Amino acid sequence: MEFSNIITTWYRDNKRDLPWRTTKDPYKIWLSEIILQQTQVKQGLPYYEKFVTAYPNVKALAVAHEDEVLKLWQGLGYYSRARNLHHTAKFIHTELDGKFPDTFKDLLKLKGVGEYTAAAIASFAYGEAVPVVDGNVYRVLSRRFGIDTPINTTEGIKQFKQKAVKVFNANNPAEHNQAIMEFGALFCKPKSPDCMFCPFQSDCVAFQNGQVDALPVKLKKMKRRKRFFNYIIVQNDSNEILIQQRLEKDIWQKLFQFPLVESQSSLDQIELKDLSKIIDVIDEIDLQKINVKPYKHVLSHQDIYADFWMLKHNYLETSIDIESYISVSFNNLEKYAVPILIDKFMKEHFLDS
DNA sequence: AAATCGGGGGT
DNA sequence: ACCCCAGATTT
Repeated sequence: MEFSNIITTWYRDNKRDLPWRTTKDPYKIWLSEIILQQTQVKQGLPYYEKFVTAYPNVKALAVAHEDEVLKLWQGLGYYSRARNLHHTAKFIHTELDGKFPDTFKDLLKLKGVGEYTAAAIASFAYGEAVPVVDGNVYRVLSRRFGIDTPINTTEGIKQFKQKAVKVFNANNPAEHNQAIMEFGALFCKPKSPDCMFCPFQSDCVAFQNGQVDALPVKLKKMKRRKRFFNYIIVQNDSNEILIQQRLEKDIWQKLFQFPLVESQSSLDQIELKDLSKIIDVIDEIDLQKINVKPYKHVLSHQDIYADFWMLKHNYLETSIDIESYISVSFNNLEKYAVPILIDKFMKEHFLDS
């Protein structure tokens, strides 16, 4: 109880004013938690506002079209979150008659809701006594109690969960959970935490042993692989271009893109002409690279080098396999959800102002 | 148990 | 260049 008292007292004096903290609507809390998965508050906040405005309740989200949901999500990343969000809204609307699950156990069954999110919704919306364990909690607990078990191992996950239960305050689940996360986010930060003014200073094992910067321990992650994307903007006489939706099991699933040729390295005009099966390129001189330097787009596990090519071609009069493509005008392209890489390219090359 | 899934920001 | 972020799902 001592731990919870200290951190809750700190929280009352230092908490941020965040919109999802002033409601007990499980829908809005759920929405905020999905948005905030692996996402900082600063980045997620405008998306939360957009979604609450567009979809004030679970029914509004349920009856929306997936493409529209993905468009609102554009730029936030981890797009399976948006697809699962929409799927779960439809499920609650149609299968549960619009009634939001109200226990940790039932929340856990929802697609896109894992242990953390179920605990967050259960405690914030319903006051259920379940502790949250997120990145902030790992950091605070590992330092305060000097736990050096790697947080991304089965043993570490089990151990930190036990400690989270031990320091939990079942009399005030919502505020305790908010407090420990807020303390980790604002005070016990990954880099240069405010140890000098920390209410736990005399009790903090990591601080007393000079190990603050070494905790929490996390096992190293994989190297990123390189990929080379060649996007072809196929433009006809009516100033329309071809796009397609990414349906394969890969990054950016269900987002839209220009016809794509992926290669093992950067391509020149001739090589791309030979590799391109999308359209019969009569003369490679009609195929011009638009960008000077390749765009480098960094994901957590891939480095993507992208070139954009312009191909003037009256594809409507040819026999290309057009069935997987959509023909759109430049103006209508902005209605489709695209990777931020493509959005940046469009803004730099095809939009004025 | 390890890999996959984005994008932005800090150091 | 490397790390982290109110993680979940698939392999």
